[in-house]
Amino acid sequence: MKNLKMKSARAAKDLSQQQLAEIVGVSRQTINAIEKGDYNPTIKLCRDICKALDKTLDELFWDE
Amino acid sequence: MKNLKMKSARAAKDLSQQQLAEIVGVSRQTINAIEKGDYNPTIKLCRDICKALDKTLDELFWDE
DNA sequence: ATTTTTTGTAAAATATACTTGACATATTGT
DNA sequence: ACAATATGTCAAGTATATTTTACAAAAAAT
Repeated sequence: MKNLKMKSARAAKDLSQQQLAEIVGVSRQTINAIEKGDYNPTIKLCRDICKALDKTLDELFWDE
Repeated sequence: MKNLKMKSARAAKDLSQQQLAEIVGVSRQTINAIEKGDYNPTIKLCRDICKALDKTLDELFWDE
């Protein structure tokens, strides 16, 4: 399932997938795949993304 | 850094590393390594551990 | 309309999460 | 003291996260 919370948090910061990728130090495709949802990233990357977007793990990666 | 929050949440449920490993479907060594801290598990595994221990991602895997 | 940027997607290579098996030490129970 | 269970750790293998290169389509900007 798509990660729309992440997509919207990124939009709120006015960052492209490319820019976010550079900030957290991964490739653009990795960011794209995570937002697309068919992916299982590591917790470290999730944490880095959260920090870049000023969100917590629960806000971006917890459903329920 | 050791994940003491996870270790104590597991203790609160009176589960051994072995038992938790079986519940979430990974090896005992993986659980041990995560608690030891020198490890970077996937978000899916973190979520499964949280659910098994009735905690959220922020409670077990977010520092700061 | 046409550049420019952003996003979606794919295949092959590399890095690393996770497994299996095994052994040692610590802890708990009797 | 002894037996059983729990934890710590290592090395070699397998599965998969992530990279790189590349191309096409969508959206935004001029």
